[in-house]
Amino acid sequence: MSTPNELKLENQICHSIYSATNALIRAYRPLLEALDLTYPQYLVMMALWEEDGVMIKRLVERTRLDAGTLTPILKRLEAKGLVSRQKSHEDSRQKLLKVADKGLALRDKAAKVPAALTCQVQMTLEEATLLKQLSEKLYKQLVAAV
Amino acid sequence: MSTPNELKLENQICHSIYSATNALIRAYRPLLEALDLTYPQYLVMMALWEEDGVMIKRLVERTRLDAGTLTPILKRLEAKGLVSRQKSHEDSRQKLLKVADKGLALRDKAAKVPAALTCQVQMTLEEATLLKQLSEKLYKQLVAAV
DNA sequence: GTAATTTAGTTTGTGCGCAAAATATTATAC
DNA sequence: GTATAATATTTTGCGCACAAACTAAATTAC
Repeated sequence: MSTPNELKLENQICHSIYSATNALIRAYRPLLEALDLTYPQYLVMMALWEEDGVMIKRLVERTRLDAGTLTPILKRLEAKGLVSRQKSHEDSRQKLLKVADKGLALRDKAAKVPAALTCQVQMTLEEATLLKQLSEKLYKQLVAAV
Repeated sequence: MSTPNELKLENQICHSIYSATNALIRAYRPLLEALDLTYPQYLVMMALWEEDGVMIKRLVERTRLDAGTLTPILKRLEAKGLVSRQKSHEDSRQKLLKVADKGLALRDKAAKVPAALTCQVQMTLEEATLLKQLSEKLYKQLVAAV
C-alpha cells in the first residue's frame, strides 16, 4: 500500500506554514542580532513600546506567548536593562512591566528592522495582506476550537 | 513620539504567522499524543512513509528541518523502534534510514490525523490552498534570499 | 600518494514553547 | 471569619531550532 494522499508531505498545509515561519525567524535573526534581541524578545518589546506599564497577563494576550514562555523572556529583557518588573501595589500577584530608558532607546534602531526584512521578500502588498489575514483566521479558529 | 506603524504588533505579518503556527502545532499535539509522536517526529515519519531508505541529507531537503535538529529526532524515533539508522556501505559518512515494522504499522493510525485536525479549522478549501501557496512562496523566497 | 578541501552527520550551548505542577495572593462561599 | 476556589506568575522538564564547532570519511589538488 502506498502513502495515502493526506499523509503526503506536499499536501500538508502545516508543513508549509511551519517551514515558512522557521525561515522567517531565521531571516530576522541577523537583523535582530544588531539589537541583541531574539524574535520573541522583539515581539515583547514591540508590545511594550506600543502599550507600556502593563501586567504580564496583558502581554500574554498581546504577544500570544504563554505565561510560562514569557517569564524567562522578561527576565532576560530585565537583565539587559531594557525592561523593569515590579510587584503591583493593588494586587501583589501581578507584576508591572515598564520599558526602561535603554529599552526606549532601542526603538529607533528597531524601526529599521521591518523594512530590512521586507527587502528579502518579493511579495506584493496584496499577497502579504492576504497571508496575514489567512494566518489570523487560522489562529483564531484554532484558539476558539479549544 | 508614539510607536511608528511598522512597529505596531497588529501590522506584523510575522506575528500572525508565528502565532498561527504555534497554535497549529498545539492543535496537533493531542492528536499525535495517541501515536506517541511530536509534530516534527510526525513530519519525519511522513517523509519516510512516502520515500523510505534514504539518507539524512535527503530528509533535510524533504522535511526542511536542519541536520542538527534531525539527529536527535531520529535517535528518538530509533529508540521508539519506529526507524533504523545504519551506516551506508558505499559511503560510510552517510546513514541509511529505514522505517521499521512498528513504524509502518503506525501509518494506519496516522492516516486519521489530518481529518481530525481539519475538523478544528473552518476554512474553505480555497482559503486553505491559498494559505499553503502563500506560505510556500514566502518560504522559497526567504531560503533563496540567503 | 599525500595535503587540502569538501561533505555528511553529530555535538554543544542558548533560547524558546508549552504542559503540568507549584507558589502566592486575592476573591468567593457559607 | 475561615475554608474553598480562582487568579497571576513561576518553576520544571522535555523537545525542538539553529548557529558554531567538531569528527570522520570521501574528493580534489598537485
